[in-house]
Amino acid sequence: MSKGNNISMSVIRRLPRYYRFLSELDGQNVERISSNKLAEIMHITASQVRQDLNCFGGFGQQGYGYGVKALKDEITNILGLNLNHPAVLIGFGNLGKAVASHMNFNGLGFDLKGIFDKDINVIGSKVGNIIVNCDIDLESFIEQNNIDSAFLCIPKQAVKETVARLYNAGIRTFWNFSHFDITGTYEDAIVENVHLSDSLMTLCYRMNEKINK
Amino acid sequence: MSKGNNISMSVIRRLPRYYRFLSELDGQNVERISSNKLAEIMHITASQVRQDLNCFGGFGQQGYGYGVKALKDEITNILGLNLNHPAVLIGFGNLGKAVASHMNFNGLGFDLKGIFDKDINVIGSKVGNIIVNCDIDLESFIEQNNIDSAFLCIPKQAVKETVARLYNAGIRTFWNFSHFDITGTYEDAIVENVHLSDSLMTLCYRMNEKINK
DNA sequence: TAGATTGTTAATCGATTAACAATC
DNA sequence: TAGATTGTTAATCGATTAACAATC
Repeated sequence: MSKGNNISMSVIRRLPRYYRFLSELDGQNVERISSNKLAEIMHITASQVRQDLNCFGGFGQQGYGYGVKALKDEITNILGLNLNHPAVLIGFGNLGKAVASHMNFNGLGFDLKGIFDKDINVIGSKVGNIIVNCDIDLESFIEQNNIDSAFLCIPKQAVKETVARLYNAGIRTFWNFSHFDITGTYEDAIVENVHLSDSLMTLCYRMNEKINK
Repeated sequence: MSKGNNISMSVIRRLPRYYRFLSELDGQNVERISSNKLAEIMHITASQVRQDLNCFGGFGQQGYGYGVKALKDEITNILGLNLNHPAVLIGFGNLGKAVASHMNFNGLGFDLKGIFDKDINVIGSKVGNIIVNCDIDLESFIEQNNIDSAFLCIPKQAVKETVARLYNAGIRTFWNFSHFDITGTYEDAIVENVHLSDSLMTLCYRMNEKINK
């Protein structure tokens, strides 16, 4: 990470996309790629590719381009995907279950260590080798397992209190599926929101916009 | 929708957030709000609030502010939330199940009419009053029910073929949870992507960035 | 060497913020 | 009327694109 300071959010949010396309290319045993070709398959400009990558270092070589595998590895490091932060997931409803079983957390920078719920009917269920624990044991589990991040899949009404508990237990990183505005309450928390209904409303707007033309 | 042409994506993506906060205020029986106050609770600038709203019309009144309920209704119309586009969901795995049962589609512009899967073990399952159908009947169902949008919760490998079928059946609106790049193949499709792993990778980056300071 | 392609600076474009006259 | 607050124009800021000299 030779440069890597004060990178804008616009750039950061493009990194996973570079990572995906480079993984794809690497899987196809493509060895080198120019900013022009990469830009073409990603439907962006070559300028943007070079600008983005140069935020972190000069990974290319004039006259040659970029080594696919090397560049992919650089981005893996920049994102920190092999650090595997110990995490808990809170809320084992439909959404929590889907997130727990659907995501490949290792390889995405996290390690799901525990799942918690307060519903006695789901406590004891298993996802892989993780057992759903009772909500009450949350704090002790966090301490014992050095948990540093939490994935929130609980209903909106429950979020405020749960976030308070997690924050007091030392957690500052939240992957938040609810509409509770965590950054409004805890300024030093790192929050990534997944607002599914916002996404759907945007889709609705765009559909109507198209019709009205 | 008095003005409403060529609105930038930045503005569009903020609309659901206005909608949420206004719904909240309306639920608390707040009758009027100034751009200043609204900006404060949303953690944005008053200028932005006024600029954004004025893309669509002059909903406020000098010296008074905005009527909460009226403004909320305007945004409902701008987004088209009460049009209820008939939609199908494809893929009833963990993610599809969560999306089908977790989302309140009516009120978000859509009406989930059918769920499809090719796994004989889940065909026949129910979510509310919707039965999971066999994949084979997809085209006839789309025609009979005037389906105009599809929610894709299928594994990456299955997406290309499924999108082709849906596109041929006339569907141009996709809510896409996979990493298949639909706009790469179908230029006239409206696509809203939900890339959960991109979101998680971004969270990972931000965590490491914080640590490295 | 000549051709290709980067890294980087400069130019452009768009989005956000500030300011203020219009007006309720 | 006076105070408040909008709608809108102008200024600023940031992000994207274009251009090109450096260099492999």
